[in-house]
Amino acid sequence: MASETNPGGRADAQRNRARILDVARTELAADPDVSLNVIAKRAAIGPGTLYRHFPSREALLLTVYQDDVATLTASVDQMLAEAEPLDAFRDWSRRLAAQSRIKHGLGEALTTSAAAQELTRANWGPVTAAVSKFLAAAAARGDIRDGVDPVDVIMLLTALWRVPKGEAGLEQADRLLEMIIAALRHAPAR
Amino acid sequence: MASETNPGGRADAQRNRARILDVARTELAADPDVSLNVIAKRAAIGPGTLYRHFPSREALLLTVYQDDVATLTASVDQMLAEAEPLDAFRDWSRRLAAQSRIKHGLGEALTTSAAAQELTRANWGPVTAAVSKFLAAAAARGDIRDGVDPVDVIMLLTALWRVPKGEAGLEQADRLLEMIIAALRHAPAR
DNA sequence: ACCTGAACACCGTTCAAGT
DNA sequence: ACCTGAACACCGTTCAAGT
Repeated sequence: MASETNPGGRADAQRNRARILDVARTELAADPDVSLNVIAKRAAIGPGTLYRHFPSREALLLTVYQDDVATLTASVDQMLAEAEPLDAFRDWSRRLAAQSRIKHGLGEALTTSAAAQELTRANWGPVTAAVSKFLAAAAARGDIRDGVDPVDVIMLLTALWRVPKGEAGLEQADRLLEMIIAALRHAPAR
Repeated sequence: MASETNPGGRADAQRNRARILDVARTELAADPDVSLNVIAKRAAIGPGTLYRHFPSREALLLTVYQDDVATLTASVDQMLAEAEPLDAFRDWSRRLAAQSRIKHGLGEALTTSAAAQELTRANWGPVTAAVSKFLAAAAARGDIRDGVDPVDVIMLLTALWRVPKGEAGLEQADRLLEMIIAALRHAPAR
């Protein structure tokens, strides 16, 4: 009953895991394509150790990303308390996009990975829950229609961080967001 | 004034280029992640030759894909002649999605690549033109609003081929398509 | 002018050997 | 129980040498 997070871990293992995540975070920010071997080297551990903790690149990416996702999803209630549902949703979506745009490789990992689909699901869980809250709040006020699938919304939102970099890209992202909201407002005709 | 496509090419160079594309097409269909070296080997040429013709993986992917894109974009007018604009658009979008879902790696190349952004533009050109035709035809009948940016629509359409495989994925893709069309119908409120 | 293919630095991944 | 780090097969890419 000594440490913090997971009960199973022992001694230096926990320290290593923490260091890997720490190094990976900064290293991935600098270059989304850093090799795992380089991360291991910078973390001053053997490659085998990295693989013991994270069996695949995606596993590592998702774990690194999870903290950021957690921070973002934790802010939902407060955002809903401080602004109208749709405005809060706009704000939140832009932040999600900004985050995913940077970690870039992550956006791919989340949708692409066939094998990591389960891991992905675990990671999408909180995001789905967050989107659900916005949708419910907006629907309760009659701002949007009922019965929108939050996963559908997330799928559409992924377009926001595939936009080209720069000013024009951000403008396009805003247009896309408004189009998505329009789709939330109006039920499909067919 | 002997051969067909590009005037610059000479002798075996053209044959090699054709063979690379041929092999790449089938090989990529079998495994989207085949290495360039393997493609070169299967095509019975040295890796250097492949690099001479296609300086990057993306360049090769885009060229391979271009034929399929061309076939699809060429069908637009006929489709518009045979069905109502929005139905034609639905049909066409599903085909585009099906194609991109298979070549998978391509969808990424089209959006992700920082360096190949220009190549990408050249490849998106026909697609953008195709979407423009559908939008114009639908707007002319009052089925959708005016002034929709076709590139925006393409961005949203990319969600269609990031859907999970299988029956459920196809259903979601259809839902997404209808949501996108709803966004074409109704102008954003804000 | 184009092609070949050996070679380079590096990748992900494994696994015996250590502690 | 966990870590190390050499080793393997392979990757993308280059470039001297050939024709």
